[in-house]
Amino acid sequence: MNYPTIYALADCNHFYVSCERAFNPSLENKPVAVLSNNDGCVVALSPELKRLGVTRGTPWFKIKHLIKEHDIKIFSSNYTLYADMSFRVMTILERFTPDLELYSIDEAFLNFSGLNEPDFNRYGSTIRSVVRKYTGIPVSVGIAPTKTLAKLANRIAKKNGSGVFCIDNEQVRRKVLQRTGVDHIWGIGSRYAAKLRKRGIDNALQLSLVDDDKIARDMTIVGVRMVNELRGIPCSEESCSRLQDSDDIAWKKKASSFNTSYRDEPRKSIVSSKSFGRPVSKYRELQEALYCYCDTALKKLRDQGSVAKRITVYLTTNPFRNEPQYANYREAVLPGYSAYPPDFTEPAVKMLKSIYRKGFRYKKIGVMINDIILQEEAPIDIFDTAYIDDQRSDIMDCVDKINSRWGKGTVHFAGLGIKRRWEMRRQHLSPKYTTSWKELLVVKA
DNA sequence: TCTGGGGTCCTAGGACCC
DNA sequence: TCTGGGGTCCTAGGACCC
Repeated sequence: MNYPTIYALADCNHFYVSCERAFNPSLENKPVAVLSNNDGCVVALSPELKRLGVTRGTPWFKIKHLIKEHDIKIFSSNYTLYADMSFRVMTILERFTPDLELYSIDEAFLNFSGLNEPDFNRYGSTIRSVVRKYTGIPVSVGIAPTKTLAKLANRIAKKNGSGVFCIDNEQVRRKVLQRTGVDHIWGIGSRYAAKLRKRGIDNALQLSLVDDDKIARDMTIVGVRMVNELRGIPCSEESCSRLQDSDDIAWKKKASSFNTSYRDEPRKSIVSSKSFGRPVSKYRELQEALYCYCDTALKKLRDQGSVAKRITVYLTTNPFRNEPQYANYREAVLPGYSAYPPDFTEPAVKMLKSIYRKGFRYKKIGVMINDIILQEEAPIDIFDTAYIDDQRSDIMDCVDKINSRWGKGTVHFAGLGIKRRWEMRRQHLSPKYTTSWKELLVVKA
């Protein structure tokens, strides 16, 4: 392969469905759907269900009538199971490259640049069969000189049935671009796609021939990077740094004029919110949920070793219902950086009280944590002890340790409540096969 | 007829992803 | 009865400062 950089994108096929199938073989060859939180809409579906004309995002009550007729199997999202299966898949992928970048729960980029491998098609097939053998999950592998092209290659790999596709020369690259409609390019959503089609740009090849200035005007620098990736010029940050040790001047020059950030850095904002399983009107229950979401968000904050200073609270009624609507939010800035729940819940409750209006049926409440920095970067404040130096962080270390040893929620702050009548609906949940002793798969002798 | 210019910080909003 | 949740990045425009 004659490119200075080479990436593979390994993407699990209909991942959530595959996780369910891995423990329940009777689901093979059947139409299967996995639903979003609250069993709201379809987020993952098997090819058999796709063939019935169902698409991702369809509200599930709209396909309910098909269930009996076609024997559709329905599952609520079982994130505990999916996260654990994801971990297993990623651990195996790590064997095939010194440089693995997790991109989402079901896909990862493998950097193959500089790898001494004569046959990438064969290498891709090996990856597929090893992952399948050890986890039961089918993956597709797309290989190309840039991440954006690897995405396109992956799409072809999924379609052509072999599960592997490699863009390894200019002729193939052009052919692929020509056959890819603009709405199937990574980074182009429905808005941009419509705009481009209006201008007579229908496929990726046409787009790759438009000059940078025009692209920049419509799609900002983000679009320019994406189009260059289509041309085979890598524009992601580590691709750029990798190019520095390469000799290819032309690529280096081009790539250095862009830079983007795909990385494993701490989050810059953390959101915790969920729709309620049923409408909630009572202030008391909203407050209980608020405490709970604060708790989740701050746990994430501590897990990444960060502290934060800003919290937003918002609530809203259900816009799909024909009834009085209300939505509002408030934001508070803390006196200092912290990761201690009471520092956040106190202003959060005040804000909730100020935006709460009686008489509405609320659908959703949420918190957002912003202004996040690493603990060690927190400025020293002469009027206030830093979170990291005082008892608050010791308390939280202790709480986090107990909960990770004895299970989530073993110790918690009093506001969380115990009734949880607002909790989400999950009527079709499968067992936590791999993470709970009580729910292990039982094999009959 | 004329109204300084440039830097920085903040926020809202628009686009995208899985 | 019933329409997900959690993220990212970029830009424009206003406020403020010197």
